[in-house]
Formats: sequence, C-alpha cells, structure tokens
Amino acid sequence: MTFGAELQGWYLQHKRDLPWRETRDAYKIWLSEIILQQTRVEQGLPYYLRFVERFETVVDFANAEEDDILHLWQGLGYYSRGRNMHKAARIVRDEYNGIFPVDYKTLLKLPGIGEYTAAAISSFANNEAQAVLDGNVFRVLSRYYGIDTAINSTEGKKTFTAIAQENLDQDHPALYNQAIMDFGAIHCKPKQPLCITCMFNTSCYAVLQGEVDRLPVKLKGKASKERYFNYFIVKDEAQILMSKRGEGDVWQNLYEFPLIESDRTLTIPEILIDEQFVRYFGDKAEIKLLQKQTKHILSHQNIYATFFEVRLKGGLNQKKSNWDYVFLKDLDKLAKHKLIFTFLERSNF
DNA sequence: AAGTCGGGGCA
DNA sequence: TGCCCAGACTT
Repeated sequence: MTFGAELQGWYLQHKRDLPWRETRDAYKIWLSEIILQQTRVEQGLPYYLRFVERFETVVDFANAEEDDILHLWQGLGYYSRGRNMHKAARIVRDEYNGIFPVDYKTLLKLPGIGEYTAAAISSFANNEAQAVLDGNVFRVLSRYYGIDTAINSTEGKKTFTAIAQENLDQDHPALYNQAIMDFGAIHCKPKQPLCITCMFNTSCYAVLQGEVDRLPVKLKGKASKERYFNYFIVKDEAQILMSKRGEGDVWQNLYEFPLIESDRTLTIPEILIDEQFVRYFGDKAEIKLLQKQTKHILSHQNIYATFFEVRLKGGLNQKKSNWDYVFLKDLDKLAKHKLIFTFLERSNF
C-alpha cells in the first residue's frame, strides 16, 4: 500500500467527528480553518459553533461590525484573524457577489488566508489537488522521511511543501489531507507518539533510527520581553473609563482600562508623580491598589499587570482620543482581552 | 530571514 | 518552564 492509502485506511477507522467535516460550504470551512490556526481543536470548537450560529452566511458575517466579530472572538487570541476575516468577508460580499471562492489561487488573495488555509479550503470544499502543510504534516513527513531541515526555515518550508505535494493522493485530495492531519494530531503526536501500534513502524525513518523525539527540528525564536502594565479604573457615577488599543502592538482594537506602561514595577508614590499619570489625571488624584501584580504570558512577552482605582479631584486632566466613558451595564458588549475580562470576572462590577 | 501576534494544555 | 497547537503577516 502507498503512504497515502495507509493514511486513509487509518483515518476511516480513527477519525474525529468534527462539525466542519459535515459540510462542503466554503464559508463554514473557512470559518473553521481560520479559527483553528495555531489553535487546538478543543479550544476552537465552541467558537466555531457560536460563529455559525450567529452568522449563517458570509454576507451576514460581512454585514456585522468589526467590533461584533472581535467580541465573538474574545478570548481566542491572535485577534488579527478576526480583523482579517471581517475584511475578507466584505471582499467576498462586494467583489465576489457573496459567493465564497473555492479555488486555491483566488483564496490566497483574501486577507488571513495563506498557503495552508487556501489548500485546506480548496481541497475540502472543491477537491482541488492542493496538499495542506500544517504543524501535523510537518511532523509526520519529517519523521517518516527523516528530514531534519528546520521546519520554520525558508529552506525547510520549501522542502516540505514539495514532499507534501508529491505525497498527495491526486484522486482523493480532501480525504488525504484530513487523514494526514488527524494522524499527526492523534497518532504521530509531538510527545509520546504511538509508534508501538503504528502501521509505519517498520518503514518510518525516525522509528528505525531512534530519532522520533528529535524530529521535527525547529529553530528557537527570540527570548520573551518583560513589560509592566499599570491599569487605572476610573469611575464616574455608573460609568467607567475605557480605552481602545491602537496599531503596532498586541490586542489591536480591543478595549481595556487607561494604561501606563513602565519598564519596572512602580510603587504608588512613584505612580502619583509619574509624568504620564499627572498629565492624564492631574497632580491631586488619589489611587488605591485593586489587584496586586499578576503575570500574563504571551508567546513572546511576559506582561506584569497591576490594577489601581483612581479617585479624580475635579475631572480628567487630559482625555485621549481613544478614551471613552462607558456605562458599566454596557461593559459586557465591548471586546476585551484576557487580562481585562479576567480582572472584571474577579471583581464586583 | 526574522520578528510579531494570544491563549491554553501538557509533560 | 518550554513546547506545541488545522499559520499569516510585517519588517
């Protein structure tokens, strides 16, 4: 049996039942694929169900506001996916007559759709012969063929793309793609892969050479940065001051409290004479610690966040353009990042 | 070619 | 802790 035939045989016996496998609607497949980028199936599944429930078609999706999309996306991370989906949906609505494209080349032009996602949608929705190459496929091919070129290097991507495409079952692209990904996720796992019961354990290079734990090879990235966020809760009657984050940093377009970033932990006396603090709140404001410093870990930065309540003496000294007073009862409607909504859950707002 | 963008699960 | 997850985009 060929490599692809073995995989498909395994898949028919072991495949997971997932809702986006029940449809050939390119819109729903697109939803699932974007949600699942760098995201485990168990984590993305509830989001997928909420999105298809809320937006039945890509035109419904396009007619929503970006804030609505980000609000539904809240907590899933990598929020540019949500922003790009909104742009892509409007392109499909306005330039493709609301018909979601299914061919690889057209899909690749849409924002948020790269080579993997274009291959996934075009094969699943239209059986186009494009091989997917995601983390699972990298791992399976790397181990089976014993390729130790780094999977996150330019050369590695080129090499693995070629091998993936050579192995694709041209007659059953959708089935083959699903099979190799599920095999990587369930059987040829990163840690403790099931080599003992694997149908490839007499042909897999990594098993034969005892290199399963060494493959695939990946280049290490840069070390994480340390950042210190001082958040300020400013209430006025039934309202609270909120700020929308801008471009060029994490959590773009999400809401949070007014923030002063520092390069180290600040004490309350230090904050009270901080230049930015005085500019925002004046030199007579008082502050009280609401939540002591907590560590929030992102892929490439560690954020140490502290929350303070501010008592203004006579209104805001300076109001930034991205600041707005929001009624507490409307706070749920804003799209917020994890640091903020966890704080809100813990406190009594 | 390297850096940036989240959040969670697991050993 | 470090690594990984149905990657894409920017610099």
